[in-house]
Amino acid sequence: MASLRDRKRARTRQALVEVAADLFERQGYDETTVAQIAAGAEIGTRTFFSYFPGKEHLVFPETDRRVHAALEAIDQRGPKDGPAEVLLRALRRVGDDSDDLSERLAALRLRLIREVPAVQGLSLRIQLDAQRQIATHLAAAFPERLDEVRAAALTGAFVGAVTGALQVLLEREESRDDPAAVQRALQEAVDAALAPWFSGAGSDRSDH
Amino acid sequence: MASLRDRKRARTRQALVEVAADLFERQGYDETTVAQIAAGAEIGTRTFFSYFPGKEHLVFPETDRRVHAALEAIDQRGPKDGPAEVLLRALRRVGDDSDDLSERLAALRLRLIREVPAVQGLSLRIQLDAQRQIATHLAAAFPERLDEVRAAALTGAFVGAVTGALQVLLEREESRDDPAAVQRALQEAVDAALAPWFSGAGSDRSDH
DNA sequence: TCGCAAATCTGCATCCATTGCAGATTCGCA
DNA sequence: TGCGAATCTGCAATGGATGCAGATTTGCGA
Repeated sequence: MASLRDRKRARTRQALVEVAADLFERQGYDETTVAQIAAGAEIGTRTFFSYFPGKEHLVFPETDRRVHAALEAIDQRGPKDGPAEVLLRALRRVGDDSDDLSERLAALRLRLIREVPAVQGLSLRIQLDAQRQIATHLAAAFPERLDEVRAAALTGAFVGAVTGALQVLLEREESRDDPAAVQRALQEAVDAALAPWFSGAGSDRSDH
Repeated sequence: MASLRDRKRARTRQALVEVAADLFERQGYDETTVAQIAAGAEIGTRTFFSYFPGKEHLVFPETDRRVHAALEAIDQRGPKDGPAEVLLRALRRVGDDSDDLSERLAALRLRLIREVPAVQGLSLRIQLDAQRQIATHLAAAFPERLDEVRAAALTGAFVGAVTGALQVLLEREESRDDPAAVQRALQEAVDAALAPWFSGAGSDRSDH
């Protein structure tokens, strides 16, 4: 399957992401031009746009993988799990998934989402799309208990809780140092917000 | 307070929004240039950017008003209301609010949010910002029961439920004709999603 | 191995949004 | 009436994005 052509393309794509990350860190997002990034990966400026639809997309390579992980988590539900339990487990999967580069990009990504409007916008659009996919999958997994709209509402509520809490947590400078603390506080706040669902005591803590 | 200068500025701003709406409807968003819009409102292209930070913003004039309505709703809570009840009432306020132009722009806005990435991105950014403001206000209203993070998680959950349901509802063509039906379905789905909170039967139906 | 067709890559020209700058214009108020 | 501040504008430049047409490269069957 992986022809020379495909491998080369993948390599170039990867190079683009890495070069961009370097430049964004060193010079800042707005100060880095697409031409520079393309040059760094040794391709023409015009060619860049056949790899990514736009500059912002460099910050979110491989979004699909995370969504797939969530969808799979839904499929692997236990016979006693309800939609809420399944959904929660699926969302945990999204938080995990750390690559070599992802790891390095994670911090940069968070900063750019905060500082660059275009990046934040894309981030939210990707999230909304993922949300819809998960909702659809969830509805399919519980045909008797959820229609598409209710599944979307439920998914939106859970994702919204996480996002909302995260937004506040990540704007605190203290949290910049201690990811573990953020993780803890997040878990706590989300648990509290979703408590009415899981009245039967808090569940496991295997997040992120 | 309203000096001639201010009034003139407001009038021009309004004109820009109206002209833009016309052009967006007639020619489409991408096919309409800022220069055209500016010309239509009889100002120089350069001047446009002193009224709006960018083209997309024309689709969301007066966002503040809606948020203020929500914040006020929080302040007017009854002594027996908990955070969830207050939040729900506040969110209803956001759905209301229909101006002369807003009414006309509403349909266009929904379409552009679906079709133009930049507009969708801005829409989500505005929503997230509103969400944070509401969360902060909510936390302040219930100092004993909510810290900022939990308030954000709770707000995110509620807003997320509405947004999620709406996303699915609005992509159905049938709904294009019958707003009342959408309203009903939305209410139902959100009620279902948030049921664990309001276990004591569904409340009133005065939305939108 | 050879050679063609498809997939890619590029440079070029162009459009358009956005911004800094500097010189008018206009308005608010003493 | 007259000055200082707020506005408005044109001009030029930057940079992202796209259509186009002519190379280049790769995959694969003859």
